[in-house]
Amino acid sequence: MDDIGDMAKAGQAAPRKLSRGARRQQLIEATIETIAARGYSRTTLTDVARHAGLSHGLVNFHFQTKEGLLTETLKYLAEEYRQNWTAALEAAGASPAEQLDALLRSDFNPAICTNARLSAWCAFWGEAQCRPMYQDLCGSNDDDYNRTLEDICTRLVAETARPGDPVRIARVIRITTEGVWLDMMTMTDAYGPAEAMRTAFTCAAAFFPEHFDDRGVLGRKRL
Amino acid sequence: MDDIGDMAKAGQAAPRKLSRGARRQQLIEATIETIAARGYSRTTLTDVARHAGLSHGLVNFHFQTKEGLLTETLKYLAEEYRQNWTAALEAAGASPAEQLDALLRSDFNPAICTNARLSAWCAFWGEAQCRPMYQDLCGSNDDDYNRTLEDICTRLVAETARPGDPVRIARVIRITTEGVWLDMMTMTDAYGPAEAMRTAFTCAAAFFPEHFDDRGVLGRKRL
DNA sequence: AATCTGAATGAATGATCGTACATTTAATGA
DNA sequence: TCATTAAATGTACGATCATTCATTCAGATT
Repeated sequence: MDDIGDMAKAGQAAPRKLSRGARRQQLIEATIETIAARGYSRTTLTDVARHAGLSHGLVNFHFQTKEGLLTETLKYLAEEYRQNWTAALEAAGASPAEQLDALLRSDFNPAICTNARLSAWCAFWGEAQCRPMYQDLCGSNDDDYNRTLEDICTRLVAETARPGDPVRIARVIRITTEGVWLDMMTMTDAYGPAEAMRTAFTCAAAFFPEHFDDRGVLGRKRL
Repeated sequence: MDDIGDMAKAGQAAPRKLSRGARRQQLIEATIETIAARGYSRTTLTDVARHAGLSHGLVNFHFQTKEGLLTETLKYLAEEYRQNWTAALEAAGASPAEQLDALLRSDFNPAICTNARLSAWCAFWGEAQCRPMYQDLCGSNDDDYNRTLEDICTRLVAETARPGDPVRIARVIRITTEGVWLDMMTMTDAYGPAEAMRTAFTCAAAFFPEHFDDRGVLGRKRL
């Protein structure tokens, strides 16, 4: 990830001419904003270009077709999401409880979990059912994520005395996170990220009360 | 609801001329199928008309504009959903556990929970973030449903010794249902309605193990 | 039967939008 | 300084599609 997305840096104006990668990233960010603002079906290349402050011909120059731009945007979001949770997991401790805590927190990382990004995800989700390419890239099909979560749940279940199907538990936990995102988008009187995270932890605590309460993993400093 | 949706009744052909209500319903059903098959953004009036075996001019005759057709379709789905859960609730017993059981089962009623309908819901959801009209009609904003579910959870929590926030619990349960629907749509190797319902009950059992297991409410005949 | 009403058709229209491309502009290197 | 290369622009074209409307047609009314 060439992270050069700092063109609005105060002081000197953005360069008229930019490297291929930087311009692509700028256009992708503009696409996310446009989808969030106007919806997928009403997003036009002119809109995207206007958001980026560029001419609409440039979009085709960098992405050949509109479909190309949209696909690349979804790939960008998927990769970003993946980077986010893998990094969080690496930084976490060895115990499954700490790892689940880290994973859930990473899902509400303010860098990832912005209004525009959630809206865009939501829009792609809506289109995914009839587009195999989108379907593969949408969250529920991130095999690594699912396997990791199932593995953590398996280890957590083993630490409790009670029986429980780790696959179903992992599914409920994943789904709860996705659902809380949807709420933040579609509910008219939505709650904020703090309440969202508490809801996710409420779910984790229901399955693993020995390890969690609605603030996160037990036995940690609280803010 | 004038329920005249039986035009494909074998034997005599469908009447060339139909009452206003019946034709509208037929076109709405065709819209649901079209959205499911081609996605929201690629749905055209010609597609819809072709699905219904009618001319595309007729759509405007009955619904003035394309937006009108789509809005009416969403209203139709919302009303259908509402009818479904309220009927299920009325038929249920008085105890909160039986009522939650009935509510969850109604969400997977095969009449409501078809592939086409789930796809259509999903598509509207994706567009809802930037359309207040859609936003109001989408599931998470059904105040009656939310209040009912919260009320049931409050009574269930009262029956257990443990503490617990009924609002958050109700939210997790609602979200799990929605999430399972999404899975059935967007996952490449999706599971069926049976496993979906079990997942929903797994969630209910996590909060109310005295009342539920992953097959539903306890103390009932099983199939 | 004749008339009337409103449903249904499909060709014509006009607007929107993606794509192509000729032209302009900026940076790089000789 | 000039030449070369790549980025960026904006006009023009063509396709798609929602909408309109004159016309046709079926059923009801008299």
